[in-house]
Amino acid sequence: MAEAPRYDDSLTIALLRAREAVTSQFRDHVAAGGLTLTQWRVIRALAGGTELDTTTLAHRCVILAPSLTRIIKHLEGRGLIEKVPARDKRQRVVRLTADGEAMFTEMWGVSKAKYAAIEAAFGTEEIHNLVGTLNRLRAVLEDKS
Amino acid sequence: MAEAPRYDDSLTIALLRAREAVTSQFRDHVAAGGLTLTQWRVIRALAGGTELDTTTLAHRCVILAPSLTRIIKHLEGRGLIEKVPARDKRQRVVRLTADGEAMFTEMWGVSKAKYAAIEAAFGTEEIHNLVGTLNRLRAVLEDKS
DNA sequence: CTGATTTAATTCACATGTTAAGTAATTAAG
DNA sequence: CTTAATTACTTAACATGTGAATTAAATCAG
Repeated sequence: MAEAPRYDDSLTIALLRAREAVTSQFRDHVAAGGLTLTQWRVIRALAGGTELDTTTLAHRCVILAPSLTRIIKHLEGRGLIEKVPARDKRQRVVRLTADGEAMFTEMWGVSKAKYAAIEAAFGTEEIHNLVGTLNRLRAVLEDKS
Repeated sequence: MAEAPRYDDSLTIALLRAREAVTSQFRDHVAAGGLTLTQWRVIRALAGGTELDTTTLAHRCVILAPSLTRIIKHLEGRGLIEKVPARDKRQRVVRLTADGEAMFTEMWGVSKAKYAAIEAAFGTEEIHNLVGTLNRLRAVLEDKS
């Protein structure tokens, strides 16, 4: 009779729950702007005039290529991002439109405040340490592969 | 000109990446058994003769109800889980079939070993502390709501 | 006991995650 | 220069995430 450990002690479940707890702090605000959290990560990565190709953007936002293809199509249709001609014609380089920048600016203030509230509730230092730990864990596992 | 912090410093991104790094250690193994990671969480939650209703199961596995409905249908179709008559006829109570228990037992050994490898690579104590921190973070945020 | 409310699941619609296969452009080999 | 190999992205197919609406059963108010 195999015994699984209690689920609350599982790293994968703890990561899943913690992520849900954090992202849910932002979901309603972002949804009020007509965006999903995933779309918001893309907007945010491009904010400030940044031009990025799909591969880099996918990596920074932690979105798989097929998802990003759909998201770009969607956001382009809404007029929030636009293509930029690239030397390498295989690449799709995009940036925010003026509307996209406006959307970011409008939402970023509240988003920043919500992040600050999380830091206030849990501790700025603790958050910083947690992020460091998570990144170290990731580095260790990626080396292991 | 609004300035977003570097993405590597973002808690949400760190959680996303760390979770991906951890779950990717298990994905291939679970896939070899014809299961997704989400389906595996359900199997695991029911292992050892546990009978659970959909709501409890959804909460333990961190799966939303609509997803769980589909997964139960799928796993039931594969003969891995079965319904159990419940007093409250609104509830759907399920448990593993003999095949389901066998599937769990067959996969659990390797799964456990992979988890042990993660502990060995990052440190058992550090993993334990990390899980504790993640659960505290979650508790703080859920109170804040 | 009857109707209103609440609860447990399901269904629907759309967005994203995930893998595999396909397409077009670039680079490398000969 | 020409073809094979690589690269960047897209498409396809299916599983899951997510919120809203629906259905059925249990509970509650009167």
